[in-house]
Amino acid sequence: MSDSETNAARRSGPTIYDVAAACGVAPSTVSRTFSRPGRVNAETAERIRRVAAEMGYRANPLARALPTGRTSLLAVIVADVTNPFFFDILRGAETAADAAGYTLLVADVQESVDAERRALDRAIPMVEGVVLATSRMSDSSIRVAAKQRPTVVLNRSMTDVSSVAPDNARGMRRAVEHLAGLGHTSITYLAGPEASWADGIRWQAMREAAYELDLKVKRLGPFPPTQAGGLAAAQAFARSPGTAAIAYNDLIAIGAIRGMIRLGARVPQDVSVVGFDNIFGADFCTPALTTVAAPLRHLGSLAVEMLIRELRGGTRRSEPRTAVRSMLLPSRLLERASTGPVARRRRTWRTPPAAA
Amino acid sequence: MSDSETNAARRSGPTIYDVAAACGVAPSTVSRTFSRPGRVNAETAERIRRVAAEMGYRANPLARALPTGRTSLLAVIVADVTNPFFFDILRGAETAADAAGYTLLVADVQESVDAERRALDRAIPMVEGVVLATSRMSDSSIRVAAKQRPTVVLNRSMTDVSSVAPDNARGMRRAVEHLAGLGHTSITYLAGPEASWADGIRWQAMREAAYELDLKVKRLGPFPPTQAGGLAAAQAFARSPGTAAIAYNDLIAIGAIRGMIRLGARVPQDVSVVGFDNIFGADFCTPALTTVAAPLRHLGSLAVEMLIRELRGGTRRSEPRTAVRSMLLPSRLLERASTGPVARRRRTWRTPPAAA
DNA sequence: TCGTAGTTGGCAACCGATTGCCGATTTCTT
DNA sequence: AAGAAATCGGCAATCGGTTGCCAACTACGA
Repeated sequence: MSDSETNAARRSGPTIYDVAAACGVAPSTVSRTFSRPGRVNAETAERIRRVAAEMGYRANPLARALPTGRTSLLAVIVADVTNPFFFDILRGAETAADAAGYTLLVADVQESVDAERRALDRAIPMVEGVVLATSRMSDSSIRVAAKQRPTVVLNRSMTDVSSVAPDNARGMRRAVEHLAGLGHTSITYLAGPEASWADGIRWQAMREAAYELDLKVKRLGPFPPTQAGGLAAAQAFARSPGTAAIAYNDLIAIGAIRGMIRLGARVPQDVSVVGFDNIFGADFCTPALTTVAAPLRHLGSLAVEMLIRELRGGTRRSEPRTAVRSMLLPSRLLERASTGPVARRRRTWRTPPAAA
Repeated sequence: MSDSETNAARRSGPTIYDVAAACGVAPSTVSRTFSRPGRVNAETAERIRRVAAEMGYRANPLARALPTGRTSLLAVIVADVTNPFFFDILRGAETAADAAGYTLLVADVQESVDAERRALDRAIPMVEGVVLATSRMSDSSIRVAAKQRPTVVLNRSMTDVSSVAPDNARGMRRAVEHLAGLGHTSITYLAGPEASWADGIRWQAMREAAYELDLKVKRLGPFPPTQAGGLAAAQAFARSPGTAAIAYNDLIAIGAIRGMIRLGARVPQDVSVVGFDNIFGADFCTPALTTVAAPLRHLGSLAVEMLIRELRGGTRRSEPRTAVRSMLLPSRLLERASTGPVARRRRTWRTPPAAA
């Protein structure tokens, strides 16, 4: 008997037809009561609303979505959910989406372009819009996706797709100035993934800033944007040591510091290290990390808000379609304990393992 | 002109009707070609598949979902996306879901029972199943949800809903034994949220273990499961100091260590601290945290796998419905640098601020 | 009093798949 | 060779809302 437990019984409750019957009106009237208030006589609407509430009626979002396309779902594609960089971004996105009545569909693509495309293919038909957080895909692939659904890219700038990113160039300039002020004359960049747009921007900004301040620059990498990548970076760094390094991100910076310490260097006495993003943990690692802090939470919420604005704009057919907008959010330099004045005399490094 | 840019044009491509017309067959045949292979003649199916591929046909998941209820969506409700505890859980869940062709809908409820219920209400009609990760809701609320959709709770055990949790009791016992072995005779528990099921279990297991080993226990809290909560815990601890503390989780432990150091105590010389979960950062904070490591990734993937098994089981109406299963996954103690032998002489604490 | 405009509710056609049932055709029995 | 069984394609209903169009009714001005 107990089919109260079968999946069939799990199917949802009353429909507009049930409510309509109970009220003696047509289903369309019930529908309009909820989706087009004002179109229905106030008293009728009131009665319908009351009966609906009594019956526990809830509109079936799937049925609504089929003819209208309004699923109230947004996709957020993140490169790596275990990267703390995304935590606050997700939180911001969630908050903004929730406030607007949307739900997030989060896909983790594990730093893989292939998985990213698969996730997009799967998500796109179900969602109203897409946020691509730190996509590894090419600009043209992104454009293809953006043709299918309103899209906002995060942590990247594009001319023909809306975007939100921290002002990497300004942040990098601040970091370089900071190191120059401490007496460093040569800085090494510990690069992130080659496919990363932010990596390109940061490296370029670093060269420009260094040029203006008459500093020498060097580039090592690419390294995976992880602690393990940072460890590898430390070994590469030890092979051609310097007094200061700026890492693509905090994860690499933290890994690099641990690697350097393991190789016998002191931070910041022998080497100063600057990170990027101010992720969770950047304040309690040792030494606490000097880093360029991106407004992560704000980045996430802004991306979703822009997306929703575009969605709403697109509804009214008269308008030409909301213009592409690009926003750069200011980052600031957090000076903590991983940077210091350049040392008089350098420590000798232990011999690192040979290159792979 | 450029309506290639309007939202209308964004609506999806060819339907089974288009494919059917192009092949000279009925739509139902096209449908069956994909959803019930074998039901259609091999040659016909081949032709249809070819034409469909040429036209770029993709089944509309919403249209499929309406009659069948199969949305290929699973909801994961997490207490706080910015809590690193969930990162690896999410990663594990993502991986398992992806492998089974499901997509995750992630809702962050910011440690609020209210938000949790709202998120559930919103998500349930669209998803096939639900994973409740560290729910703050009451058992009875969870049962209500579980009536509507197959549900697996994570980090909690229930008799009538499937669950996956780390073996908190065993882990706690290991931690207590570890401290006892270092000579500590009294241990303080820094408690987490009162609504937390895990908190209750951990505290109870600690008392039992301490009783058997003849140690004294004390309990402080509750504290929010954050670094800030840990800071508060340190102040409370300083008012009635001891030599060892076990925190509800790593976040509290890390915050507590920082707070204790700020108050003039040395860790582990004056106080030993043990955390729970082995979250991101537990290895590179100072001192590196001794902690009970839960198999987070595995927890996440197992929860999703159990859920999917339940979904599949429920499909065949003949079967009675998959039995409720509860799994306890083993945790292990990671001995790092935040615990040490009990000190001969204790440092004096600076006076902490008065209690709030 | 008639005409016109403004309200308001209902009809019915969607949205795009899935699926029970039927009948035509082929294949297998005996 | 006749009947039974298996195969396969099509018809049409269905999931549960949304929405264009129409008709009935009201209200108002001329």
